Amino acid sequence: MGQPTIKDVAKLAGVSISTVSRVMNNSKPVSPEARQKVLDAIAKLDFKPNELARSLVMRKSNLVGVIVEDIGIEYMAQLIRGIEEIGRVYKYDILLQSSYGDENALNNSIDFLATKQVEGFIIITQNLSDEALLKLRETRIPFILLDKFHAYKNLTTVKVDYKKEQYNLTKYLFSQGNDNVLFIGDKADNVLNNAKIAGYREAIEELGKEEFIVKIDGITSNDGYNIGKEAIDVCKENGITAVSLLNDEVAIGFIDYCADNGIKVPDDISVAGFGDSSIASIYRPNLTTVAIPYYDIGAISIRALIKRIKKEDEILDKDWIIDCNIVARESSK
Amino acid sequence: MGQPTIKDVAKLAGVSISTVSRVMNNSKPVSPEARQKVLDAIAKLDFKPNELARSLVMRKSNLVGVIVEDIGIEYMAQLIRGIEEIGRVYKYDILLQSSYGDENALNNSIDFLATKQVEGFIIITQNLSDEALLKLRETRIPFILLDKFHAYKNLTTVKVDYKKEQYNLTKYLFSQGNDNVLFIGDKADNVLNNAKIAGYREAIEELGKEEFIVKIDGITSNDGYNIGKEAIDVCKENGITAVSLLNDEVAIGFIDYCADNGIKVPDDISVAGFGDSSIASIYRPNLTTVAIPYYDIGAISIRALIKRIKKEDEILDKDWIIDCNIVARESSK
DNA sequence: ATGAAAGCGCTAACAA
DNA sequence: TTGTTAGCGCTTTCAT
Repeated sequence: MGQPTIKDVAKLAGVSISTVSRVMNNSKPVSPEARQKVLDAIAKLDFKPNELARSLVMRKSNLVGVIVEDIGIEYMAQLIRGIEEIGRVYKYDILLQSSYGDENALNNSIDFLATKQVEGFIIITQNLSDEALLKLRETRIPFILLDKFHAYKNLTTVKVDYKKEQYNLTKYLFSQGNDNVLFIGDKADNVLNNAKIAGYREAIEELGKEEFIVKIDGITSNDGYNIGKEAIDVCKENGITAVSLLNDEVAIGFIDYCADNGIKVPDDISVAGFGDSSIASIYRPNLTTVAIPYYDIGAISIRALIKRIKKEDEILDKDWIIDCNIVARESSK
Repeated sequence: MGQPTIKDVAKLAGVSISTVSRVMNNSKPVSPEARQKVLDAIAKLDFKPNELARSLVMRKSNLVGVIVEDIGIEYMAQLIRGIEEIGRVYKYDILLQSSYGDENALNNSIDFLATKQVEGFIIITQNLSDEALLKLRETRIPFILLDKFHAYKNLTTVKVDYKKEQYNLTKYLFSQGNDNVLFIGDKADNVLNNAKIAGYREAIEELGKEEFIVKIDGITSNDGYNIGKEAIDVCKENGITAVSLLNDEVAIGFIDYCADNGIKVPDDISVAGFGDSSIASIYRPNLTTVAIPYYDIGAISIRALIKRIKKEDEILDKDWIIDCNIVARESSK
């Protein structure tokens, strides 16, 4: 004998299994005496309903599949926190899979999770191929895409308006008294980067300032260090006193370059990152940056997904745009 | 009509559902013709077996429950990576829950996951109460505990021998030419901290050196900064040239204090952390530390758990001790 | 080699 | 208010 089943409870309580089921689910009236007998039997046997069986008959697994590119990436972990915590409120549990950027692994995960009868997917990835998107659609299981670069049409999602955030950040830097602001963006032609450049440009144009953009070929702190010379040269030639970089890691590399070359941050030059990764508040100088509320994005995503599962998804007929906050710290003034 | 079922396949292929099942599982011989018809039907319908139904009848969910204190904590995310990736090799999927250190949430998670018929648990937490342990045992579901501080008897696990690692690190610092090494430990009386102190002491005694220990009341970088004065005073008075701190964050705070007070790391003093968190390799100076192979711990844990599930667990009659590596970087010489 | 039938643990008509 | 019964989608005897 393994775990006690509803039959064992029924036998011990001297009622039928339907009555036990009714007590458990409060689905139909049960006489107080019968209810008490059932409750006693449940307690005595320490009975726990088998959710697998329940899911099977109710055609409802209360499971959502979360496929994450790499849980080791800080912001993805933050997203999962929000998903998990809010999902639980709605009695949904998370089935977690990682794809490590491998298209094949992603496809397998989708299939696998579909066989587990997940009611929805949340896909957390830097980028998603059209093929994968197609595959996802074929399952006919609702999904939410949380990637950084996607620009698909007809696909509602929860996201950050990077253009607006970069616009705000740029204006903030000017408002601090900087006469010129350099933006260091990505050489890659992706939606994320283009949005930030557009936001920077909008602020520049609005203020009637001159545009200075340097493009970098990578997004690590090393890349930030390596762009240092070129960026500093541009700054010196043009009286630039503030540099806004595409992310925190690159910004930190850039600050390192400055430190190695006698340039004081923020005294000689103000520096801003983007993202508010954990290192931004530990590094010295602490980094001025834009805090992306990943937890909230995760939370809203799972709520939206569940609404969609329940077919109440008028609410997600448009994208959710999440506002970020500028976090002013030591690296800028 | 929702998803196609085995019945639909059987009908289309003109065979019984038993035959379809046999083809899918290769459980019994099937004639080549029948097999082909079934395969064709499966392909045509894009049929995917319902794992819920399968789990129910086979009494095997292929699910392990992972309860993590907080997925936002870097090392926990690393553990999950290992668990997830290796679990998948064995066809196990992860049902993820977070407890956020709340005993009640933990209990609920255990119950909840049990109803989902998980075959095993992996509990990742800083510390686990005796009550929770009892609760876990009552489920009669195999589990592995991955906490930092536990010292339960009769509980095999996968862990780091902190005493040995601190011993090795201390000896390493001496081998680099340091005459005296200060250890900065935790005021708290916990297994983890006591083990590190014991390791430090063993090295000290073995080398016939003098013991210097400063205790700190917290484990953040701020705490490391705040202990700076006291630690530096001890160093100056006793000709200490190397400081080994309980973790990377504290070490970085301490280095900050040094930087603010004209003490050069590593020229004036060598500093070592513990853990090899991501910041250790980004911070300047890069931090010498002990790399704990969390991914491997996760990987070995899930393997051990699966063996135990399959009752092949002679292999885990004792603890698994995972070796760490000293990562020598710029902060020490 | 194949199909009919029982049953995994549960819910939900349907009767009574 | 209650019990009986028929499934949910699948695996696995047991016959044939």
